Amino acid sequence: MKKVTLKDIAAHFGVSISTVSKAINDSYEISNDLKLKIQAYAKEKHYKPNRLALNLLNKSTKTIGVVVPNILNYFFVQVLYGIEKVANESGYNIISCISNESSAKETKTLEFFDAGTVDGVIMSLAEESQNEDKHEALLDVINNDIPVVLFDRVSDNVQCDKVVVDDLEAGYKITKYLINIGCKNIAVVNPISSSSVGKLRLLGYKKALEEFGIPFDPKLIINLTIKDDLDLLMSFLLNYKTIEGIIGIDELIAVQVLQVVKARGYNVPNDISIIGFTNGQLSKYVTPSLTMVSQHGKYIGEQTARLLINRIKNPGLPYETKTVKTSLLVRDSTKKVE
Amino acid sequence: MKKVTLKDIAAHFGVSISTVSKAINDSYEISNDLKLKIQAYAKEKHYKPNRLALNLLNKSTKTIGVVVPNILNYFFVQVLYGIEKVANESGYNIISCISNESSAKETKTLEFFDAGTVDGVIMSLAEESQNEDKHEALLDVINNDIPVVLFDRVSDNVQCDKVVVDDLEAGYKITKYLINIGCKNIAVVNPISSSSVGKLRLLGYKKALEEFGIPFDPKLIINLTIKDDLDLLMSFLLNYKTIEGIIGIDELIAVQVLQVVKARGYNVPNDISIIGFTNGQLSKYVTPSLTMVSQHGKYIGEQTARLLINRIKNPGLPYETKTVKTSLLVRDSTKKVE
DNA sequence: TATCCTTAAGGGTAACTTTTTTCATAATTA
DNA sequence: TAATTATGAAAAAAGTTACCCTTAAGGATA
Repeated sequence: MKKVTLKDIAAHFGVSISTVSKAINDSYEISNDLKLKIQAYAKEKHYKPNRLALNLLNKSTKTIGVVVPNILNYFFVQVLYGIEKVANESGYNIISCISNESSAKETKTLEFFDAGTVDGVIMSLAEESQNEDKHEALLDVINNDIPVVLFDRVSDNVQCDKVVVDDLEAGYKITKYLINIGCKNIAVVNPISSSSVGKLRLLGYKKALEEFGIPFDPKLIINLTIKDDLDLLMSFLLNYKTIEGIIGIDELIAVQVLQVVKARGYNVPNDISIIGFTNGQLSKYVTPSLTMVSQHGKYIGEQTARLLINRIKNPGLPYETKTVKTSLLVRDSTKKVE
Repeated sequence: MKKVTLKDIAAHFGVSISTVSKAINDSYEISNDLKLKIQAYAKEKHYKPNRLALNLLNKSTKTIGVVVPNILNYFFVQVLYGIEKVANESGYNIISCISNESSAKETKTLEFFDAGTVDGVIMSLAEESQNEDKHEALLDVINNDIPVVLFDRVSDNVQCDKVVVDDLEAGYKITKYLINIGCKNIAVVNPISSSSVGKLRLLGYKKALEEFGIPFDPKLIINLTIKDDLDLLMSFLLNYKTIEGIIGIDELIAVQVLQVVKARGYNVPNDISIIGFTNGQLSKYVTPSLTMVSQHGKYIGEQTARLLINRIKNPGLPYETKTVKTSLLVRDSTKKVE
């Protein structure tokens, strides 16, 4: 059975379309008698106003488009949760798309959003496109007066609202923490070295070293891609020097580093302390449980959604950048303070 | 700058809207001269046809709506991947929504989809709504000639295409496996006891017991909700009898059971063997790594999407139910065969 | 009584944007 | 002159709502 429209109902009763519309919307202009008949029929036929037509008419879709680079990353899942919560509270639906770290996919999605399908866009840049730092599709969207809020992976070359994590501060904080529990040589394993996030965390690491007068040694930094063999790179690292602390720049890599280190006979945390980023499920259940930096993903999502909805309602305000602080979740992969 | 429309361009050149439309679509009816001018202007102003208008015109959105109960479950993430892949290959976008196991949220989403926003729906039922087994909103969708494919958590009371996992077979298979490696008392920990999936897996378990002449003991079955204290329930279980094998009905519960069992001083797999469902990241990185049932989530997603797209193109075919077999991934949480 | 006003109950049309089909005008050709 | 071609305008269609219009009846006023 095809979807029933106002037209169909109008034909059935031999009245005009506008009469049916008014009857269904309970207008005082229609007699009670006719109203009840039409409403009953509409209910029976499961009439539902066509959203496309309404959106076109109202020039508003009550929908927010979201682009995240990677759904296997717990942080982004948390952010998504926060966005959904706030969006739903405000009567917005969300369309979520995964860019899968691909610039091309991202562009495709943005073009879809730019064609009138959403009232606003929330996005975290794919590593690839953050690397290239060309954001034509994104700028098009902003240019067409569709509000955009970037979170986490942002670009200075895009003028819009932003919600960022204080990644430099976090990198600084955990490096200091490792130094304070007695780590001399601290390595960094970075699978997102070309994203702003990865860079800032490393910068914080360097800042802490400097503060303690420890020289920076590039050989302690492992930048890797999916293709690289972590086990091999780690073996080089562990043979190079005695390492007392390792920072994993995201959750999965921290867990994998833990695996490799354990497999090579080191004791965690007695020989080597490990700290990772993102407080997800993985780090909680591995043995020993990992000390992690929590970025409060859900809170970030909420803030992002609030910022966007506020901008949809009040265009013209100056752009804002909110910085969300991180917290350190100390568990069993770091030595206790001496 | 507001989005530019055909009307705006027409006004700028003092020609009609249809002329602009034809010029942009490179029609032979428009002189080369004018065509080039209009095309250049359209490009400059980043003209993009309004999708809402097109969708309304064509009565097709090239969009698929997806509803999953829980995005923290790796299985659903995998399925989503598979759906996205096939959908994109066929030129479809997807809108994914999380029902969060809530019947109300599910209904809200379905009503959104039922209002002309999508060409088809893919869904796995929320535990709550599978429990109540009332599917008004879903039936409305089907009744309005919008094709639906259910996967994993399905209902016999809804007539549509389906893709299911052979959960009974899987429950049977792993129970037999545990019996064969010497487990006498096998417990089941089930956090989704009211979903079809949870029930079928338990049924498979019972079938295996029966085959080996082992009496079914209800005290070995723990059905729990989020509110329940796993640690407490496990302590009752472990004090009740000597348990040699435990089946965790999903990945997270299997990992949590492992934690509790280890914390209580048991050796896995020497004292107790553990098998879980869903091959995600968690089970891979815990110690010992867990033996799991893989449901081939990505493949299920691909099949589901193919089925839906096929139905969109060919309505009227008889409904189909595809069953996907599982595989057992043996790792370190189960004793080796004696 | 004639005129005006009000009210009830609907009808009609514009608007949102796009494409397609049909129609009109001018210029060109036979 | 008649027929053809090129070029573009006009209208219809998709589904909905908001706004204005129409008709008839009844009451009020002078």
